[in-house]
Amino acid sequence: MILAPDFYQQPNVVAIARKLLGKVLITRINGEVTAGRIIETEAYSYKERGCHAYNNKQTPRNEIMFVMGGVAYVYLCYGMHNLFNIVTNKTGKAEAVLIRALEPVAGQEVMLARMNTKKLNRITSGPGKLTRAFGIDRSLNGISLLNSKITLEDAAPINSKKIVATTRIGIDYAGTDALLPWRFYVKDNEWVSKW
DNA sequence: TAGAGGATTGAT
DNA sequence: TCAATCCTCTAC
Repeated sequence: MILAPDFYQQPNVVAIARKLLGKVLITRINGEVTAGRIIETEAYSYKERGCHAYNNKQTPRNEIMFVMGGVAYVYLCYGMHNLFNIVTNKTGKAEAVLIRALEPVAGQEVMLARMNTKKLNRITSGPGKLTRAFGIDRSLNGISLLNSKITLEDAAPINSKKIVATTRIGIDYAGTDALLPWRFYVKDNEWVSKW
């Protein structure tokens, strides 16, 4: 069952980031289907410095964060990696959840071809890698997650004992906001990013 | 319009 | 530890 719009439109992006663990992301790009369970997420809000939309700063790049929750925010990072976020909350409340790691469920051979490798090992363990494996790029920025190209399927929640909350990665410039425990991952799962 | 830097990754 | 690589934002 596809996650309903009201799931994304809740006001607490941190709670959504936690609930997204275990859900299944499905992409259908150029007729090729890939699917994966969400293993790792990070929450971002206009209220804190780690966010592109901090202090409600709106730019051409991040304007999609300001629309109604339930769409994709895809942007280029470090000149070479597409990062995939799920926009949450209501119009004007810029919040989003970065998807950092997936566990492949279907379409593994498509992923291997896209990654130009033969080993399934850790090919979706990281925000830049999973977008490549799933065929997500900036042309999908702003697309609805109810659209057939990208959808999210509901699934049983992860046991709360298996969920680890910790600090986000790569946002040292955010000062004390970098210390917020807004990164969530499934404990002991081999697909979590980094080592 | 120039310059700095980034929600990363993989090789050294 | 460091380079790859290019888009975005800020300041001039």
